[in-house]
Amino acid sequence: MRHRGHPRSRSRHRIGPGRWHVHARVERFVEPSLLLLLRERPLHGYELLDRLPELGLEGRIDIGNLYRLLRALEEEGLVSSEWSDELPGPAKRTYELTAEGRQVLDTWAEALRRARTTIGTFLDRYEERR
Amino acid sequence: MRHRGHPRSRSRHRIGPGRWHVHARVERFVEPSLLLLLRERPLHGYELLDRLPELGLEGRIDIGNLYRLLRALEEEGLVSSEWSDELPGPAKRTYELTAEGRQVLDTWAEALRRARTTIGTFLDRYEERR
DNA sequence: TTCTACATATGCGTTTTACCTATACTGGCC
DNA sequence: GGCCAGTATAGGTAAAACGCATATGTAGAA
Repeated sequence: MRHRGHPRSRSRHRIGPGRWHVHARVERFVEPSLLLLLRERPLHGYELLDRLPELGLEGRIDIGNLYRLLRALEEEGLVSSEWSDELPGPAKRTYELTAEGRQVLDTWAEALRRARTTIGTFLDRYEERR
Repeated sequence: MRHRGHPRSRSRHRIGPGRWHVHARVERFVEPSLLLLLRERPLHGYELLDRLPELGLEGRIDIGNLYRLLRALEEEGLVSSEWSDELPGPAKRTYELTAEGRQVLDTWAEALRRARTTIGTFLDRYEERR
């Protein structure tokens, strides 16, 4: 039996008497972030991991899940990849955004604008009578 | 074996060749929404279901999960409830926000402000060079 | 009576994700 | 050469959140 950290909620856990940590995360936010980074230029997995914090994903990305997601995106045709043997260091798989991936990124941007509006509605009502 | 709808992702699914539906939902957004509604006045489950759309949750709330969540919130001490037998119709359980629930609502509001900023960062970078 | 709306509740399967482990190659150091 | 840290990719497992289905009961309308 392997040791694991004590189980806790991913989005809310008690940090003291009457104190809670809440993470208001957008579901699957890593996916549009990857598509956005790849729209700017092709990158490989480790580079993507380095650049994700620029978009607000701070210390929250698991490298294993990142590669899992990249493979899923490729299966769906949103990105394509090939091995880059010529570069120095270990073999890297370089990912590139496809036309379809570009379309999905646009869809994500619309969805994120709606999400921002929803959050705004909530916060307005919250401020209304605090 | 019961019939079930064909399995699909909750947050992204193909709706045609090259067309996708993406839902940029905030994780557990129903929870702060319930706390916010209950800050205004005590309500029972079905009333909460009716009012959730006001906050942007359109047709997305499952009544079963709503009751499950209310019981979880009560277990954690964020809301309290009692049966209202005096009212006409079926017995209703009326929920009320506790002091601790009020604190968690404040924590949620902070987290949602951060989430809005993160989305803003993404959208700014997206608009930058479309 | 049957049908619909109101009201609360549980069971189950899928998806997403955190945490952990495995594999392998590279380049620098001794 | 051998060792080791860093780079790079990959898979296993379990928990949490959620959608869908189902169950139970009241009350009024058709």
